[in-house]
Amino acid sequence: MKTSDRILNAATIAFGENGYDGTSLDSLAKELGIRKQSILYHYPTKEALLDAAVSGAIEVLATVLSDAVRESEEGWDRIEIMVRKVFRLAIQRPELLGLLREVSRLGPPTLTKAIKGLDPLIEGATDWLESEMTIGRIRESDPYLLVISVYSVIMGAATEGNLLEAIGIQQTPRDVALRRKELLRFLRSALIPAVN
Amino acid sequence: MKTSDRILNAATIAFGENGYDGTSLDSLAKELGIRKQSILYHYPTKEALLDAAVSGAIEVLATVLSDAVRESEEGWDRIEIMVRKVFRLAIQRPELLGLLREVSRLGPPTLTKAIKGLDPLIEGATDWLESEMTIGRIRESDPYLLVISVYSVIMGAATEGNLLEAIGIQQTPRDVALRRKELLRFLRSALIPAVN
DNA sequence: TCTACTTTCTACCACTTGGTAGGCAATGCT
DNA sequence: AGCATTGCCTACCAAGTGGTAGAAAGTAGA
Repeated sequence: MKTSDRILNAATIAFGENGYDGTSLDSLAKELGIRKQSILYHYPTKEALLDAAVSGAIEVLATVLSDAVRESEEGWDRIEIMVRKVFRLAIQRPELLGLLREVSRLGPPTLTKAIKGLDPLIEGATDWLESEMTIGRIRESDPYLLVISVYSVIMGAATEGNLLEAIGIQQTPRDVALRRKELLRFLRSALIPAVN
Repeated sequence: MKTSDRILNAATIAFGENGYDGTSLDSLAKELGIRKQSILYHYPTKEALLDAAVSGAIEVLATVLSDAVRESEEGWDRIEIMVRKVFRLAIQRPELLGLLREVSRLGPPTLTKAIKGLDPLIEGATDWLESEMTIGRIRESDPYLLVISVYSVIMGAATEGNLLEAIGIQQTPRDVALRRKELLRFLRSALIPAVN
């Protein structure tokens, strides 16, 4: 793999798990078996490296979500597939969602740029929810706020691995599947209108 | 106010907003108009200061929640009062929830200690949910996982202030109230069995 | 007033931080 | 071959890190 890509991967993991301030270029370099100056050759500053990592994470997330949209039917089915795919992402590459959470804590200017990449996703989701609501397949409510709520639940469920572990909740694939199922039930009863 | 308390307050805010690694004892001291060595007199290490801040935050949260339990009726009413109180806390002292989130990212050993303080709350909530489920006031599901889900939603809604601001969602009291209302509706339809 | 204690300070230290300057080998183009 | 470019390196630096040692200043009781 190209050195610049190896750096980007390691940085994404490190930033996502230890935070931006908790990650030093030296430790990153040591992990990669290179010198810090080689990192600074490919990415002129630490912040540039962060920006690149964030862009990459958003791109992956966007791909996963648009895949979900393409492969899914309308209505609840689509939400279910999305949740499954995001969970799979959270298991296979937890650092990506961790990084996005870190960015939201860091605030501007990184967050501002990140939002620019995320905005189309949010807008798409909002529009879709709105249309589903008018059809009546999804319970009426403010779609904007709904997106945020659903985002919080998924993000929380997907990134609170440390917390769950500390509480004593197992993290085997089977347990994760159970949590996902529970989350889906939770979302489903919140979103689907009662059948009268 | 006693100096040690002033330090603790400032530290809680700083750790919650900028993270543990993003906060230096020097900057903290400067903010307080004292020298770093005065901080280290009251709290022998930076980690000791973090522990104290976390204990404090958990204590406040525990008080708020147990107040909610005392003031509330059973059933949905209790959940609603809890959410309202946690939201008020999130508005008045956002650093507290921010700090708890930071702790869950830092992992052991701080997280382990934090959980010890949080555990009774979780257990109490789980037991209560279980009994409500058997009565039929709350939809049947795994109470443990449900607590985690609800925790994620509230935590997300309460701490994603930066994110919402960046997206362009207003943060006036009225808007926050709207979000809270939406969240309650979300929770309500997820938790309350359909009236047949 | 003397003494003991608490609190805050100055001075310092070893170490780490992100970043600069410039060398040196490999690569590919003319 | 000559030459520019790419990629990684050593050497270095100013600023900042958490923490130690110990002096100075206040405070309270005898």
